[in-house]
Amino acid sequence: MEPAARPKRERRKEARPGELLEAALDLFVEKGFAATRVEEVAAHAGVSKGTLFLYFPSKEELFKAVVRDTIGNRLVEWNSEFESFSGTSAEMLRHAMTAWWDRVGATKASGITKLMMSEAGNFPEIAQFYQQEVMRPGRELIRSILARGVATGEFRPLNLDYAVFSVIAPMNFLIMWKHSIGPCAPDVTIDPHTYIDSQIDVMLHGVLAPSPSPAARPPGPPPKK
Amino acid sequence: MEPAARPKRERRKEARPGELLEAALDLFVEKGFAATRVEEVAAHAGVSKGTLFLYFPSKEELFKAVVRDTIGNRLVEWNSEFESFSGTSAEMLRHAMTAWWDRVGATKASGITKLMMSEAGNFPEIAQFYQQEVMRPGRELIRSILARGVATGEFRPLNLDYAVFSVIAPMNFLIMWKHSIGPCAPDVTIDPHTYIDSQIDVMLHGVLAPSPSPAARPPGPPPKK
Amino acid sequence: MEPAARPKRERRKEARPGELLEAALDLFVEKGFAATRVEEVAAHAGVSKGTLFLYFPSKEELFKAVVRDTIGNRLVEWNSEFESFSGTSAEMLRHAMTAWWDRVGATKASGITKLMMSEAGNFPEIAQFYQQEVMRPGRELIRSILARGVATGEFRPLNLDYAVFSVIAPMNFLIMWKHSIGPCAPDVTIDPHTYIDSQIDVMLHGVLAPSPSPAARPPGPPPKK
Amino acid sequence: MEPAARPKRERRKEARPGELLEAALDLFVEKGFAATRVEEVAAHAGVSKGTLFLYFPSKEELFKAVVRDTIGNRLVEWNSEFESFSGTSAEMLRHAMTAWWDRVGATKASGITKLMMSEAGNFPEIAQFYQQEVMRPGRELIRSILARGVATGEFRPLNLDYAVFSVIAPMNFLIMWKHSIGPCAPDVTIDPHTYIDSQIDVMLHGVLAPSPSPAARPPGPPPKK
DNA sequence: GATGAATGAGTGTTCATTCAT
DNA sequence: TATGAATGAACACTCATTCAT
Repeated sequence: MEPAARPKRERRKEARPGELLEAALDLFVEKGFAATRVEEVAAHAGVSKGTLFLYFPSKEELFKAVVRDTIGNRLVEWNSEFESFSGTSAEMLRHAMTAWWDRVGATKASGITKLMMSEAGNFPEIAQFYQQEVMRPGRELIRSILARGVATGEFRPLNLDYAVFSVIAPMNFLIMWKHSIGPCAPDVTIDPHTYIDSQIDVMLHGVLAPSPSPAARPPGPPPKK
Repeated sequence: MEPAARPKRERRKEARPGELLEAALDLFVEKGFAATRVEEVAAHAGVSKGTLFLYFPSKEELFKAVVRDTIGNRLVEWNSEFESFSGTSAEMLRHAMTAWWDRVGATKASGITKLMMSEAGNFPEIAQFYQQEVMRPGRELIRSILARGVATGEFRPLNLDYAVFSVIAPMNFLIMWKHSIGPCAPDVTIDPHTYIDSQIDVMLHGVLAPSPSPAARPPGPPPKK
Repeated sequence: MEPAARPKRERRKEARPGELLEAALDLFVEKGFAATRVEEVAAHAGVSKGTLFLYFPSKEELFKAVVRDTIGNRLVEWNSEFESFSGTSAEMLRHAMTAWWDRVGATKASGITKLMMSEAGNFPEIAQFYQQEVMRPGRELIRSILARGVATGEFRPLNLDYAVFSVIAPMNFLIMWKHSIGPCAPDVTIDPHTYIDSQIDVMLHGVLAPSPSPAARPPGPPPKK
Repeated sequence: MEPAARPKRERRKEARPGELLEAALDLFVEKGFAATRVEEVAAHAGVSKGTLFLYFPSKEELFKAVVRDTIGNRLVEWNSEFESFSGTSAEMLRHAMTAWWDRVGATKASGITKLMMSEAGNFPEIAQFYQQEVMRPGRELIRSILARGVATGEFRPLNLDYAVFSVIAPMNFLIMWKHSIGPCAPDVTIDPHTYIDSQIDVMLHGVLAPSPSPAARPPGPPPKK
């Protein structure tokens, strides 16, 4: 519960901003920007309120720093990893989703997504930054995988502008589940990897049964015309 | 200055709570619970701050009332509509998604979803209420449609516990897009019906091209050209 | 000591700003802008801290309002009073000084002068406003009286640009005495009217004894040359 | 960035307190006690915040030290200078005023006067100290000059308790002008020596024109033209 | 009922002061 | 001795809530 007790008046200049950012991320994600008190952030980082303002000039700048810091250093060599990928596009898709989950979704960094969903209206400029730095690269990576599959004939022709969301939406939902409603739904448990497997399975093969004969028809009146 | 100024918005007495709830929904969705001031809610409803407290004992109760009121009256005859549905399960799925969008997603009521995503941590009991009143029925409706399809052989066997999210996640994302990040992404436009069509299409048929030979393409570099 | 007790939650919208301005003037004069707490101002006006911010958006605006309000309504018909003055210019001078003392110097309004002396550096724009609204008119009134005296031959020729300060400086000092050091000098008491009489007397007649014979010389070696 | 950066201001150790006092005087005069931050004082003196507290136990003590230090060493041989003065009392007066201006008024030390005017209410004991150490000796010097003039018949009989202020008030005003409102009055320029000359001139000779007839001009409208 | 002036607990931010280095 | 990171009491300002009208 209590953050690890530390000796008073410890000098840890280098470590402080990181600790504060981490604490702020946790609390902003959990309670939202407005409902988080800076004193609480400071306490979680093991420092006093005044110390926070030594490193961040205001609560709002702290928020921006949290976003920038969390997403800033993760999206560098993301695309390059896939340029040299050898394997089917289906495998690329599965790899992209599972790897993203393991590296981002399962970590605290995923809280940023929840944060942006919650606070975009209050921080439009940060939301736009998030768009450009996170969503756009993600969308383009997915799109390039899908385009590769279509080009090789592995995938059927797709409206890529929209098909990308067949990958993005499930991952987004998984994160929102984790950070928002999931903890409040004791009757439903989502295992992330099972979830991802299921989503990929459906995305790849669809839910329709392979129709050897045109006879497969549901009960009830046949479709008109 | 102006003689005999009339109050800006003349209201029927009966309508007050409803207008307050509507205004509160708008503002809570846009700015979050904590960042919304009750005075603003009152102003949007055309009444004074004091009047709001005549109808709702506190800001928190107002929030709860917003959630309860908005979701309360929509889920009554939802399931019954599908019990008498005649048509393929694929059609049911499409109908469920488009109808839900038109009746809920495209309306202000969809803001509740965004609200719950943002505020679940601060209102766990309301989040649980939302779970039970909105998400569980929705999940069960989807599940029943999928189960019907599987039972008739129209759909292949599925892990229904997870397959439901292939429907829920895209709709959830569409709402979050609409209420959060969408307005901050001027370079991307999502047309809801095209989006839904694309999601259904992928969900039904998958992205894999129909394979002329039943052998799955082997791993390895895709064919050149 | 305590401000007159008033019933709680009294509604006195019209009276509040004036009461607050009066309290603020007192405290700003006594302690300076920075050392005065807004809560103290509110308490002296018999209201709570929040009420102050109902009428003034910030402490700084309260300060400006104090200055504007205190000097705004006093300098209107000042000059006109002297245009129709019949009497010697010496009498005008005496009247100007004593009247100003009775109407301004002896009242709380004189605190504004002390305030501006103390805070001019922190509120340059207000200081300039004070210059233009208070000091310049005062200087011009004095100058016009002196000019009249010179024109009629009652006064000898003077460098009016500087002679005005023979009137202004003593009055300024009297105010500073009253508001600053006077209360801390228990061994010196200045009676304002005696003080003004003395200042006028010296200013009119000088301190030199009328020299009937050129013999009046002080002891000691006579001046060289 | 810059290799081997030297501290900006290399200081002799001995000089520290003096530099702090000097910096403090400047800033206290400019902004007032409360609005001056100790860190700023330290920075102006080229040392760190902590160092200031090595020499002065608190901001308040720093203030007192500034006052004591600035006025402490100036009033020693002031009176003695005049005891051996040979010349008219008018010359003594002129000399006292101009010398005081050149030695004190025109220097930073004059800021103390402005400081005391502003802060007397917050530091009554210091104000009393200032009274006793600065104002009283000054008053007594002036008084002794005037008394000498009266005794020799050079000056006419005067109420010395008040006549002293005919010297003090103009000098006080000149200082307040210099440190407060003067910089905010771009349309008025006061040349100190011209100002002092004018004040002395008026003080000695008065403003009344020498009357050809010994009869005082009667009250009533001044002669036309 | 309806209003909006008044309240005061709560929060972001500052800054004199301390103290480990 | 000198530093400047850390502290926390203090203060400006906000806003949900109350209540006299």
